[in-house]
Amino acid sequence: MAINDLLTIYKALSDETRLKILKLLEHGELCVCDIVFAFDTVQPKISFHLSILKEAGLIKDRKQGKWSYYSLKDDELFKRLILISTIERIEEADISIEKARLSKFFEEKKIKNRGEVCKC
Amino acid sequence: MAINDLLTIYKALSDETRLKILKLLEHGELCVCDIVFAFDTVQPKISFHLSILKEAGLIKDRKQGKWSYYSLKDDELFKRLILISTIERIEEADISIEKARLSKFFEEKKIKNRGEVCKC
DNA sequence: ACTTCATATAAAAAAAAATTTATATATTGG
DNA sequence: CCAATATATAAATTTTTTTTTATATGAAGT
Repeated sequence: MAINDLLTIYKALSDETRLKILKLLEHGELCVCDIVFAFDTVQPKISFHLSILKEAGLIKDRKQGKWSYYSLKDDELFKRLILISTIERIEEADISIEKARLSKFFEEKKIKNRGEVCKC
Repeated sequence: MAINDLLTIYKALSDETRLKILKLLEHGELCVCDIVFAFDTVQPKISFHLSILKEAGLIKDRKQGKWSYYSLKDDELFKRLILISTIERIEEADISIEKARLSKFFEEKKIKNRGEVCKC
C-alpha cells in the first residue's frame, strides 16, 4: 500500500462529521437526505464529506431513482480493521443527537407514507 | 474513547512527514537532529511534527543533555494496533531516501566520534 | 561567565481543507 | 414537456494546518 493511500484514508478519518457519518452507517445504508437531516445541515456539505469518504474507499454508493444510498465499504482487510475499530470507539454520547434526529426523520417519513416502504 | 481523541490520532496520521517519522522510529529512538537530517529540512518543521505526534500519544520523548530522543509510544492497545498496521503498510520504497540519508548521517557521526558511542 | 549547540516556541506567510452560496444534472410524476 | 425533488458540482469565502523565519531556552564545554 503506497503511503498516499494511507494518507487518503487517514485524512478521510480526520473530520468529526465524517467519523459521525461512518458511525451512522454502522447498521446499514442511508441516503444523502437522511444524513443531511441527521446533522441538521445543508446538503452540499454532506455530499462533500461523502465524496471524501468514498474517494478513500471507506464507503460506497448505490443510485436508485433520485436517491443515492451510501454504505460502509469494508471489503479490504485494512479498511475493515480501521472501520471496525473506529466505529466501535465512537461513544454513543457523541452521536446521540444525530441519531435522535434521524429516528424522528424516519418517523415522519413513515407517517407521510402511511407506513409504506421508505421512499427516501 | 471520546471522538476528539480519535480525531487527534487520525489528524496526526494525516501527514506524509509524520507517517515517515513513525516509520523511521520503527526500530528505535532517534533524536531531533537525526530526523532533521533524514528529511534534509529545517529543525522547527520537525519539532512541529513531533509535537503533533506526541500530542496524539503516538510517540514519547526523553531528554538527555542537549538532546531530545523520540520513540514510538504503543502502550495503549488501540494505538499499538494503529501504529503496527500503519508502519507495516508503509513501503520501503516510500522511505528509502530518508533512510539512506540517515545511514549516511550515522556514518559521519561514527567517523567524527572515532567509533565512539553516538553523541547526538 | 561566555560561547556553542540542540531543541522549542512564537509570529508571519503560505497552503490546504471546509463551508457556504449558487447553479447544474438527472429522475419522477403530472 | 414541465415542475418538483434529490443530489452533485463549482466558485467564493472562511477556517485550519503547515511552513518559514526569527527568537528564546537550556545544557555542555571553554
